[in-house]
Amino acid sequence: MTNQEKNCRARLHLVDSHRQCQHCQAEKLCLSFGLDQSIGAEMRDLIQERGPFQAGDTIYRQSDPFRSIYSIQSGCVKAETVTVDGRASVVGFFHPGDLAGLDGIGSKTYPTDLIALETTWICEIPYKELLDLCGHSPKLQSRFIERMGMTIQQHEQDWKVLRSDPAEIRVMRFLYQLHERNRRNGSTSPRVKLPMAKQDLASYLSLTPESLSRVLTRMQTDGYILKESQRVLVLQKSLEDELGLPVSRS
Amino acid sequence: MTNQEKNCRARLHLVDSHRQCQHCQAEKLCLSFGLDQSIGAEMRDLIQERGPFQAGDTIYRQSDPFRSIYSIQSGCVKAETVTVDGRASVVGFFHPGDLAGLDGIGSKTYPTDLIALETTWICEIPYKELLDLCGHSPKLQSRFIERMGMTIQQHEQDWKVLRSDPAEIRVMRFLYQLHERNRRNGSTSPRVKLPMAKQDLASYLSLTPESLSRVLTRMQTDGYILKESQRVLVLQKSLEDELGLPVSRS
DNA sequence: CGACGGGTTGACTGGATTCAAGCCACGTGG
DNA sequence: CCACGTGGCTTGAATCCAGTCAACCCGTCG
Repeated sequence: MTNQEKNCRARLHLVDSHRQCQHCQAEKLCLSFGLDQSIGAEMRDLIQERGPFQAGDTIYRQSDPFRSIYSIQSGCVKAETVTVDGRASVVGFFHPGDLAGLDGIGSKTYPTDLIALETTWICEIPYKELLDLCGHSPKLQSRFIERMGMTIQQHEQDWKVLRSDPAEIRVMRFLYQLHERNRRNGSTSPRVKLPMAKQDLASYLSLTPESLSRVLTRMQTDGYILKESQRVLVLQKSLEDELGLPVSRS
Repeated sequence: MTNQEKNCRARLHLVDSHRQCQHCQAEKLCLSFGLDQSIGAEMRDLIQERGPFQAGDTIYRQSDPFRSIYSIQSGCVKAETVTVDGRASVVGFFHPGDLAGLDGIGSKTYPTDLIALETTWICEIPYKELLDLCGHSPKLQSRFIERMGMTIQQHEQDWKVLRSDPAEIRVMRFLYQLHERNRRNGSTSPRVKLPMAKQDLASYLSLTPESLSRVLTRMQTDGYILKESQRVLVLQKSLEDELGLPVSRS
């Protein structure tokens, strides 16, 4: 199996961890950013830089034993689970600076697959050792726990939104968040590049690919966006107004 | 305002924290269960037992400053947020042994209201002090972080389910989980008591009250349940088969 | 008593799914 | 080079599930 081989290669590809994070677009979001000298050094020893993963490569699999959490340096990954009836269902996307694998804490195994969507570098952080270090660094401890708390809150938010809002609003909100992330990273372009396939996005938004497609064309005819290419959209209007008030199309 | 007064009374009602948790139905689920002597004692000093809250009493409000997390001793509470357009939306229910308020970690304020659904006793655990203690007890630290990880995983699961499944399956799954919780607590009865109002449950399942009502009557005519009273359902068939495979009504 | 809020029921509507066909870019092999 | 197949995506028509709006029931409380 070509795919399996590729995954194997990806898994075995380890990079010297002392390369000083030169692939990292997310240094300031790193758990170890700005720690005391000694703890910071221990942290850097702990972390395993891994990559590059290519689109489709598996970082870990559902029911693999849980050992590490992963910090995204560059690229983009998706987390998905396989439901009883065999359909895959995307439960999250992770961008540079995000921590993936937190949902494995408290279980013996990961509850999702983690799969790269494009060329991706990540930091593997062994969980047990991280906990040890947290015990010796209140700063690291509180930072880590806060990240988990923010994740919980984020889930709650997303959930609340996803529930009652119509398809178009869900898509708009997703694009808006992606665009906001770009802005925070210094971009000024109205272009939004979708790192994931449309079907992944549809699954994430709990839409069928057909519905997503229809929504995007409708948004184009309504002048909200312009489909520049398969993976790139250009925002034509600020979406904030639409999203601030829920569905009021006054 | 009658309601406000009631809330005030509830807020101010403090109980001596050394009463040895005699209201607690959840000792074994407690963060401090089975800790070393000294840490356990510090933990007990830290915890503020509070109650009784009555149905409708507020434990904390959205945008109150975040200071503590709350462990449910007995009773049941809901967490809800108010959306921009003023509708309330229930994002979770908490039962004895559950930790509420975790979504406030990482923010300055709570993102939800926490409201009692019936007579409820809780333990207030100041967050800063808990972190301190975690720094001195690896056991407590890992236990706390594991609870957060389980919360994240739970959210992911619920979310995945809630998204694509039809109303009837969502309701079945909810009843099943409630019943499972009862079984784990030693109950053998097929009766399931709903601690929350139907509209809260509907909101949580992202249904309208009308749809929930229809689903429940349909489930009764199909022989799955029997509506014994407003708040009590009797399970007639095991729901596992229906939930294992998704919608196959063979 | 009458007002009220929670809950149920009914008829209708609409948005998203389903099923089916078609399009387009891509790679493969003749 | 072109025919062909494939996978991701789009488009169209029919269906269905849940939402909406309205009426009604019922227990509670002033």
